[in-house]
Amino acid sequence: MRRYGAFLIAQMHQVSGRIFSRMLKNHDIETISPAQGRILFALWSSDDIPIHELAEKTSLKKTTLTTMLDALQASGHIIRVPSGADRRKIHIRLTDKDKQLRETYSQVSAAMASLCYEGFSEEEIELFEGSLKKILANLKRFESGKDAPARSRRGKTQ
Amino acid sequence: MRRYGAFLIAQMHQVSGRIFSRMLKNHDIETISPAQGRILFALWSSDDIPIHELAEKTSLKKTTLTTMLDALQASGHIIRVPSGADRRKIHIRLTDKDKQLRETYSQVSAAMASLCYEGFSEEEIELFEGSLKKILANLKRFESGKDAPARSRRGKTQ
DNA sequence: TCAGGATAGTACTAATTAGTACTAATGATA
DNA sequence: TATCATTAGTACTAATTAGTACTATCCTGA
Repeated sequence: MRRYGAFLIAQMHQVSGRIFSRMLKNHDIETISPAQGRILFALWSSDDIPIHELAEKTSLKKTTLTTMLDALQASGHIIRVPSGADRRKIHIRLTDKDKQLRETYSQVSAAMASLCYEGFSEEEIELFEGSLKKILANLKRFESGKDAPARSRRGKTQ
Repeated sequence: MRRYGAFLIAQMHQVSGRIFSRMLKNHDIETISPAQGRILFALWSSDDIPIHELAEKTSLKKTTLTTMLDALQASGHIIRVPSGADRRKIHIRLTDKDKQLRETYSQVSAAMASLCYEGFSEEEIELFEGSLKKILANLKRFESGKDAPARSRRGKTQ
């Protein structure tokens, strides 16, 4: 039985990224790209967190985030705040700047969603997103734990 | 009702890409990356096609393919053949080189699939992949036709 | 208390992807 | 049949992402 999962997902990611990017432009959001949007989106639900935690939430590697956060900081959307307790840690904090952004971004997200789910019943959507979450959990568990059968179990983060 | 679809899909793409890439390495496929693999995968089901058709099948833009095909040609996996009929067209044709590759690649794909779908019933998988295809179709229809309500309808390809 | 390992973050490089702008060839129509 | 839009493909640039290698800090146990 041949499965196409990863192949289809890669395609969806590409196409939806292109569309989303164009939609943002049409809403005069020139400053934010889809990739940056995803990072802000994660911050909107839990602000003021260290980078490695943001990496966990976005499934991006911390090296990726360093670059992206540089850009978001330069455009004034976030600031880096040293965490008093642990001097290695730096907290990422949203600024006032994206208060307006947030509203528009939600609208575009909603438009994206209704485009994706055209012809779906509520139930189908629930099922589908449930499966997505399950798969993502499978993948993350594998990646972090390496799903090692019994050996070592040191849980290397990177 | 808030939907997470695109956010989840982006994450899946990232994580699965990292895992897939590592799996390929573990199977001593150093020459082929996941992205190149997806292109070859598309060719395996329909060889000897022009670039714009390959773009359709992979959901990649033709500019992307130009670059990727350069690499695949350099490593000897494909050749570019002028299409006699229309002198603008160039057909992409597989070489003998990936006869062996194909076997290993299928194994890795299968491993990926069973990892993704761990804990799924056959029925759930069918449903899920069905939904994926439906969403992808929605997105592609929108992107190519621009889903324009009634106006012009010129169907710009790019 | 201090030595070794783990953790937080960054710099640098490379791969993947798309957009803009181009050339060459084809087709449609006036 | 001359013109003009369309189509096929490419060059160049820029954004996103991750890997490797590094520094600084923290924690643990001998």
